[in-house]
Amino acid sequence: MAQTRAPRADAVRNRKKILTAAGEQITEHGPEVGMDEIAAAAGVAVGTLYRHFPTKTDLVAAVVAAYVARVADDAETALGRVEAGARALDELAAFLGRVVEASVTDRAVKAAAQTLGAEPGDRADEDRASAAVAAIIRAGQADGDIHDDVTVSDIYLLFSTAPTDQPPAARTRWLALVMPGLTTRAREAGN
Amino acid sequence: MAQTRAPRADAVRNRKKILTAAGEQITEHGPEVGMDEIAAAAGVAVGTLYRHFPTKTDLVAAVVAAYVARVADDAETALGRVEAGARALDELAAFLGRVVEASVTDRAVKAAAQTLGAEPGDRADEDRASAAVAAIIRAGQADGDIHDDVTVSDIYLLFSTAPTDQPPAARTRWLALVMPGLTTRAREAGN
DNA sequence: CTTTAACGTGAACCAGGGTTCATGATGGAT
DNA sequence: ATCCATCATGAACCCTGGTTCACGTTAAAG
Repeated sequence: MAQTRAPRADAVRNRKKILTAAGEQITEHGPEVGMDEIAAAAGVAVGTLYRHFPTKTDLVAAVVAAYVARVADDAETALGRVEAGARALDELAAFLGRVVEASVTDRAVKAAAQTLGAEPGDRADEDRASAAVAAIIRAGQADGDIHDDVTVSDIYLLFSTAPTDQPPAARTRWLALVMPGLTTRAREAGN
Repeated sequence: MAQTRAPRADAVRNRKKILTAAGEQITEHGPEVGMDEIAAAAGVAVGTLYRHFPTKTDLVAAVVAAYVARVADDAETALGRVEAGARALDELAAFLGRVVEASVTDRAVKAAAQTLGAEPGDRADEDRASAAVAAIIRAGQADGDIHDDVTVSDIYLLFSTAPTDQPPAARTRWLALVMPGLTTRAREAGN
């Protein structure tokens, strides 16, 4: 196959700036930010956006992919702690808490992706995340902390609905309300 | 004040048709349905939409208001049953189940409302619903079935995020996962 | 240093969809 | 039966926002 020349240094730099700016802008002003605004935030012209991403959908998809990769890393790290002896239920709760927090930075992006019909270009990261979460769940079930019928799709189901447009206190509360559905014991009164 | 003449019969008829069609269309094809399509579904011209609702936002707001009114009625009926001796927790669960079901017919509308910044024209219905739900919760707490710190805003928090884009089985599962957060006892294994 | 392919620029283009308005139809009061 | 205010119609308008493209720039190979 033909040797394609290595990409120019400034192109790489711009691509990063665009991805970052797109994430921030979409998070801040919702999915309906104009390409113009994203370009401005990245300190770049509109045309440059289109050089790197043929379509707005593709740009959003790329942003989502980056987010999914981060989540996958997080999940695998959490799994590592479990394997090192940490309590699975605690790790799961902490992980989910982080997801909810991060999803504030994310919900809008996801919504945009859905609206635009963007497909995750990289299924691999999704699988990584699923595998890690599944392992944590199994560990928790072995401990007798997590309900036996809980699956990864339950997690997805629950957290695809995290209230990202709510203030932090509400998000915390939400997590506290949702967790008992996963565990074998009812929640404590004060929690 | 000046006596405004009573509205014409066909105007009333059309207003109803529009409201119905708008609800259906938005539910079916998402919030981004064109005014043209709504008009077509209602068997009416676009201009007629604008005679009754000065703006798309207003139309959506009206649809939302109608939905809220229905929910309020439902909540009050449920409260009635509780006062007649029904178990509060059961009524709450059933009510929430209905809300989730109905929200399939609604989520899109709500999203549209949010997107367009539509304000609920009628706060009264919202208050009716809140009051009824609050009363049911109190009854359930008196029974010892519902956790003491549960409030109406918890219900909102949880159900403003119901997974409406999921298949029925998933919605049922979701409800089962969420309910334990409200009750004093962990869920049964088989449920 | 020269050359060139990759890259950046931004004004202009275009489609989709909300909104308007001049015109014609109609319900209801006299 | 007549009249008119209310209502319905839908083609045209306009604005927003994604997308393109002809031209100027620049990083890197030789």
